[in-house]
Amino acid sequence: MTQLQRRKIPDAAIARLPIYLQILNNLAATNVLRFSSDELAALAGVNAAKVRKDLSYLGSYGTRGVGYEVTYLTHQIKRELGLMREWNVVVVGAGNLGCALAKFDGFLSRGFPVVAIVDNDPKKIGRTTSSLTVGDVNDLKNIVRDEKISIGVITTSSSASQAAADSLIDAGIKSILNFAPVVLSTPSSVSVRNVDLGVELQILSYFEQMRIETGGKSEGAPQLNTAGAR
Amino acid sequence: MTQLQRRKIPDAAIARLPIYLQILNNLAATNVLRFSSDELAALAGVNAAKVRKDLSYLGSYGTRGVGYEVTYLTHQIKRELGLMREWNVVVVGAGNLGCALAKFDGFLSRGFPVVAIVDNDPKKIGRTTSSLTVGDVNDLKNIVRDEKISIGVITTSSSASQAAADSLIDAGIKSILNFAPVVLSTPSSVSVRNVDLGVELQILSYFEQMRIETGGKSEGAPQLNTAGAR
DNA sequence: TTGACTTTGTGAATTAATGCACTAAGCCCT
DNA sequence: AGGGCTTAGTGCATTAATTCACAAAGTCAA
Repeated sequence: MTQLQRRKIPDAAIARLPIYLQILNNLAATNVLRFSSDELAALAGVNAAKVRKDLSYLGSYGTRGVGYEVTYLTHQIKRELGLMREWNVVVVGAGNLGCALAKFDGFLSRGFPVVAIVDNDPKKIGRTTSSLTVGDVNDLKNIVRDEKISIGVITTSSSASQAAADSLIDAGIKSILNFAPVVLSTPSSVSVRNVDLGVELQILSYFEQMRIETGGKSEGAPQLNTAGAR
Repeated sequence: MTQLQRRKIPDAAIARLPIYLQILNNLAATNVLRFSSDELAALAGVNAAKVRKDLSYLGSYGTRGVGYEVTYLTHQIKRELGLMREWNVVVVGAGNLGCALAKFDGFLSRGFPVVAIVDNDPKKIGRTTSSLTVGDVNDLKNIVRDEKISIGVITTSSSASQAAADSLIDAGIKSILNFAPVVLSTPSSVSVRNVDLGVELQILSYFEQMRIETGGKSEGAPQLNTAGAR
């Protein structure tokens, strides 16, 4: 069977598409209809050629001499990123961070409703937080099936994070967002994104230190993250 | 005056040093004294040559035929990243996320005590959350000076985030960790790291979508973030 | 219709990051 | 002392990402 060949988009470009998308949303909100690569580049803080190249991976959706249409390009980016539908999310770990994320608007508003939250602590199971009742991590398999969950968010302690990942994978989850400062061991078929707040602060610390050592003459830290490399 | 020339370490390597550091802490906790680049590479999920190259930017701190010493290398990485001291943090935005971060162990335990939290909402100012009283964002200048704050964390709404950044910069802050899904406009002397949870989920969504379109035959998402490029 | 102007899309050059493969150094055993 | 073994450090080839710079393709006004 001849599978429709999906364009191979570089990791670095994929990591920027959500940024562009977010800017396009803002433009739409202010009734802007069209924009040029120069304008988007300025708003995103990147080079205009990079914007054009990134967008060209999606197809040839601009008009020479004119620019790009906000609504049309928004649609194309969403299609490419798989954002034409919602993806249900389960939060594993009902601590401070987990509960805050379960309530967090930013998830739902971008199409990632948190439909379940689980923990392994009997004292937490059964509690209610923002219209969700904390479930048992051992029921994850059923919860994932019943709630049609695609993405797992790990907000457990470091020590529990690998077990949480194993449970998610066992339940069939293929996409994990991990907040625990641990390198998870997972099959290569599973996508893991790590958000380690300590790491981010330590990177800032490096540049802060650098400024002190060089008497403030050094540049600031780079601002954007790429999708990186495993 | 001849400034001591600080080694120029590639961004990608800097972003990995905190990961190595975290693994070294785990090794120390389990009484491991020494390790080889192969072992660290396996734990960090990267190539061994990359580990050696990354560590070589710090200096020549390994012993051929033997490996690296956990405590000594830990010290060197901390020195390089500016982690021989604590850096005080202020959280701007006392919403769900802001309050959760103010309580979050991970910050203090890695040497970034949250010593103040501020908001612009009179209804929130004066409230107490985890031994901190919410201050007024307009007092930021005094707070930053009095509390010797080096890093600002922005957890406001998108619409308030640029104003929050401006206040921080005006108060002399040079390092910002931004959780709002906005590209902040800042002088190049200021370091900004963005943590956009929506972006992370959207990247996962891309690979999830890809798996569906290719019938599950595609690889997972890359796991590590580089320091990226502005 | 034509010509000036704008802006995309992309080959090609450049720069950055990665990973291989080998040399240099040290340990340990006999 | 010497030979075998291990592992760091690094030059070099490769791959990925970025940026330049220009041709192609459109708009618009006269």
